[in-house]
Amino acid sequence: MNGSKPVKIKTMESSASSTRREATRQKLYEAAVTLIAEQGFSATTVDEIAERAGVAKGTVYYNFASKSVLFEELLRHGVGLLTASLKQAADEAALEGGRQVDALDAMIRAGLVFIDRYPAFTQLYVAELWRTNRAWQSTLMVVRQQAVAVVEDVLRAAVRDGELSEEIDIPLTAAALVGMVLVAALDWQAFQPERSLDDVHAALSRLLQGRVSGGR
Amino acid sequence: MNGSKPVKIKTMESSASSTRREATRQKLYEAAVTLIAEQGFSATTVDEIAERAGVAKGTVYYNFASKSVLFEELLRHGVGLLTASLKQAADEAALEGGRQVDALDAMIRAGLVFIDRYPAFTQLYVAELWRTNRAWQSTLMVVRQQAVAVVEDVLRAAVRDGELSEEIDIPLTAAALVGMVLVAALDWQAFQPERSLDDVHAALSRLLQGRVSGGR
DNA sequence: GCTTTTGCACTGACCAGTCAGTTCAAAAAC
DNA sequence: GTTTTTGAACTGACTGGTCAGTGCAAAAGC
Repeated sequence: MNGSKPVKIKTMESSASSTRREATRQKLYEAAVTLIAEQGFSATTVDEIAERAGVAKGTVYYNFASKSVLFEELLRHGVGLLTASLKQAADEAALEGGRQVDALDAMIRAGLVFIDRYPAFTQLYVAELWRTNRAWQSTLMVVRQQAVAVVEDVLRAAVRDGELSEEIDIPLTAAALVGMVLVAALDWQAFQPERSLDDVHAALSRLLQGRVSGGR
Repeated sequence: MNGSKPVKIKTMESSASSTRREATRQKLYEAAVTLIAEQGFSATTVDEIAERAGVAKGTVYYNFASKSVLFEELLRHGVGLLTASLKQAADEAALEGGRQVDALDAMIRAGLVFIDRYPAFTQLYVAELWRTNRAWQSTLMVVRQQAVAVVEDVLRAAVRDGELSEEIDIPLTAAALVGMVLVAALDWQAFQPERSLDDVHAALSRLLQGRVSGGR
């Protein structure tokens, strides 16, 4: 028996439907994300996911049509969290009256915080993003575009405000920035975990502000 | 029942080894790299690899002890090519008397050229690099360190020559730079293939030189 | 006459997905 | 207020298929 009642934690979903089911799905997401990040999608078995979630295999199939559907919904779920967090950071920085480049910097930090909190998800996202020929390719493209678009918006605003040169290539620069943050953060976690988030943020910030080689 | 040991150990390859065998291995590498990039390691079957290489399944096992050994050797092979190419670019730039930051720029371009030539390998490398718990983890760590070290060397030289501030965090900055190039290039291939290599190079160069937000 | 490759049958493990049956809390009936 | 019914949620043994790796005799290079 658990002391805590399953209170209605969740969304205003369609209707006041089952909290229980939602909790099960959440457990499955959490189990799946770490396993898939560690081993990859095909190397992870449904039995493993069920076991780690503390649930019977049948339950997985009661809640999701298939292994890959589970994965796709997991992706949507996770990128939703990421873009929300990036947007919030940008908005806050904007409200505080800063320049757009400060918003950019705030987003870098938000990205790092996100990765620090959900390292497994990030790992899995990067590993699957550029795979061709897979069922969830289209899901991933949509979801990537959402994230990159947030950065593009800020870059565009910065150009509009005259903070950045009009010469910059917005889509390419946005992609490069996102990549820089993702990879730097994963490397930090994997190979230099002793560094602090502030260290990493400072290094990236410096790169962005041109204090690495931009002397000119 | 016992005497028929297929003595396969040969190990002393060095140079004069059989050309035929080498050609077979090369075909297997090429077949494996694209299949694994597309589908991932576990989703790719040995039968598929053999078929695409135009070779019998037995041949795969005559040349490699197992599927994962084939993969590990493939990784070593590929990263060898990459670091050689980066080093060469840095050396050439150094000989041409340029500053260290020019060497950095040359390496970015070399990275892009490499990725353009071997997109499948890059894809596969990024997908596997941060996976924990896998047999080839240690192989990958070694191999990553080789690549990053080339960049670190140039950064260190640049600081020594006073071209870069002593404040920069060399390992973190090197990792971020490598990440920026990798991700920007993969994104370019996957989502904006119409852009030219020069476009991508220019965007990254600008970022590095601080002409994106470093105006201050 | 070695090394290398082929072709193919075989095995044993493993795994996605299924389905008949169980559980239990809340609604309905009494 | 007690008993009965209902159905969503869950269970886990089972199935049909897949795949890494083996064994080996014969052919093809070199």
